[in-house]
Amino acid sequence: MRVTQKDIARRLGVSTSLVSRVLSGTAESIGANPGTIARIRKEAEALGYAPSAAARQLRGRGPGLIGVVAADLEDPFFGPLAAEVARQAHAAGFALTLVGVDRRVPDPSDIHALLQYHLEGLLILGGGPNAWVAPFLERRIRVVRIGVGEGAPHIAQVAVDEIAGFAALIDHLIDKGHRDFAFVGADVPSHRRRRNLVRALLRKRRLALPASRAVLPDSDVLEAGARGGEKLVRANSDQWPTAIICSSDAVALGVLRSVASVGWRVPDHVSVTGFDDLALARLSNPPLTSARQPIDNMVADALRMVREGAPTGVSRLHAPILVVRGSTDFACRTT
Amino acid sequence: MRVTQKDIARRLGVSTSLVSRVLSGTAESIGANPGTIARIRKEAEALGYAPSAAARQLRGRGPGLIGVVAADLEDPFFGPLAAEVARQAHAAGFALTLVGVDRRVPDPSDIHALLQYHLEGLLILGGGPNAWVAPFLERRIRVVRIGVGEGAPHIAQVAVDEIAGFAALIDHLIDKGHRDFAFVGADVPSHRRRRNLVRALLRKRRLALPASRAVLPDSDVLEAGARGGEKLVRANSDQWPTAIICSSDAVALGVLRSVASVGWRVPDHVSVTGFDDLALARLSNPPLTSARQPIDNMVADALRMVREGAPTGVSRLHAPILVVRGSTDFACRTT
DNA sequence: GTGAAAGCGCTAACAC
DNA sequence: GTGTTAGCGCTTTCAC
Repeated sequence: MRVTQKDIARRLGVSTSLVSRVLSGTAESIGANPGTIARIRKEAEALGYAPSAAARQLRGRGPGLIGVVAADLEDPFFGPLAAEVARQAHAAGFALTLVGVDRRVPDPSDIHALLQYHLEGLLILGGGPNAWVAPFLERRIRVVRIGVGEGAPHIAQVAVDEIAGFAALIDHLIDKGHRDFAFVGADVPSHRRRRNLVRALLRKRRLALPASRAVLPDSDVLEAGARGGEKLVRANSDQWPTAIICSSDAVALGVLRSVASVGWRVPDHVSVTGFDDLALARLSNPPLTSARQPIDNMVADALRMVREGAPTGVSRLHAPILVVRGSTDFACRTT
Repeated sequence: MRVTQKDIARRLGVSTSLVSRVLSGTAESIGANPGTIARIRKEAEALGYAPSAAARQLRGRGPGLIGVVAADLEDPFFGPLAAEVARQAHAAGFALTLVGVDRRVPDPSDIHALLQYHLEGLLILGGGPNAWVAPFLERRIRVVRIGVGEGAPHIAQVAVDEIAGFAALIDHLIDKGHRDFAFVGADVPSHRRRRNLVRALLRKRRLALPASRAVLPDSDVLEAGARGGEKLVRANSDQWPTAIICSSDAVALGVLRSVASVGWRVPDHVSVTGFDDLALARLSNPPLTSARQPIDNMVADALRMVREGAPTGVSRLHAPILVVRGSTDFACRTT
């Protein structure tokens, strides 16, 4: 059996209320007998007492609970992100309840499961539609998303500034002399949006991204990259692009592979860029030029929003950091 | 405010016990009025009722809660593992409480946080020492570890059969004609153990793994690989190994990189093998030969052990699957 | 300084 | 068939 305050009270011949006050720290301010306080503390320790989160919750003073909905834990980006969330949430005294929903919208049973908990907040890792959060908003649970998502009027968002990131990557490539660009992404909303964004940024620089050079071959990030290279080759047998912008590092890793398998060399024949700057980006062959998401700041921001409330419907954007590595280390002659 | 059974009862002029019975499904078997049951159901639905997990917990019928302690969520192996745990746990009606402990032993505050919950079981992802689980065992909470760990007399373990896996990899390499082996791992207990295991397996085949050819350059899996190549080169300027066995895919990815950076080509100059078969292994340059951990079966096994109890102190071993890819696709002439 | 008692939301005897 | 009641572990008035 669990050790309860009652056990301690009985063994010491005091009341449970006194035990409660001591164990929750309100005893000394009330002016309880220091000796008694010490005895209770000691007994609690000896018995291995741990308060019941459920009882506290019920009474209204529970440990803060944050629900975490991870859209795609298989994506290598989310491991480190989840790690950072766990680290910071724990440091801030929050407990985490995890719901993994693999590349799908949470279903009623996921939602129902989460609603049973007295959540302080809901943290959504990753993009995707967000109509399903309505029940949480109705209950005035704060919902914060880390990651960019299309139109989310009622939730707070923390995201990387994608425009700045892709602009930096594009300008870096243009500096290197590139004019013929291609894009590879996964067939998911967020990557689709990134494609449009890259296209717009290129257009602003008077460069085109024709449809034949923007491919989204698969809904799996790794698979998409793996198939992206050949797909580009097939669609561009006449003139090859000299730079491939990928929607994420995970995609880019696959592109490096598939580009190699069709005989192109990186960066000599074609430059490749990622986005996110995973730990792995440093270790690919060749190492990947990317835009680093400042994960720690983003998570800190998100947790603060959960704690303190936050303006909904706007994104707090964090500037990414351009990291130049071998995959773009080639000066393309300007045509 | 939260909607409670009391609210429903009041609005319908019935008692809370009836509401409770209906909502927990025990009403019809008792023979309650079908009309009343329907009315209660409808009202609950309309009000958006969700039971309070805390209250249920307290009463003893709460949703099963499993604590998850993830040793190193940054390691690319644990993302997919955590995803699978989330998926299966949810399907089995368990909720998950996540504690991420980055490459360290859970400290008293982690433990205390977990003890507050009425855990049904504790799932440890990854290796490392396990003395800290004592408080959970005392409370008769079932502890199951997924991953191999040294001497864990009181907990149940589900692990991949490392001996079979490395034996398969070694035999594959020997088939290819290799006789000069090296090993790269991270400076952590589990990789140290794998090194010893590989050495023993080689010895059994009358081959040696000298100290100069077994390096553990860093405690970070990715970093270890990244530094492994040059370290091997420096220590083996006289005669190079023809095959590098890595303790995990994450290490191997780094080794591929570092081996390339010192001018060796894979697999022409040297073959490289991983372990785990991450999704990424398929996408490295060249694709990695590895031993796949049957994650889904392992997780299923672990959850069953949490549910039903399990023999402690023994490991349930799952046979890995040898996956041969380009990183060993080279017939080494037999010297 | 300390204790008795009520109540958080829910379930399960036990009445009627 | 349905209601009353007690109690899970805890906090918090209120009383002494």
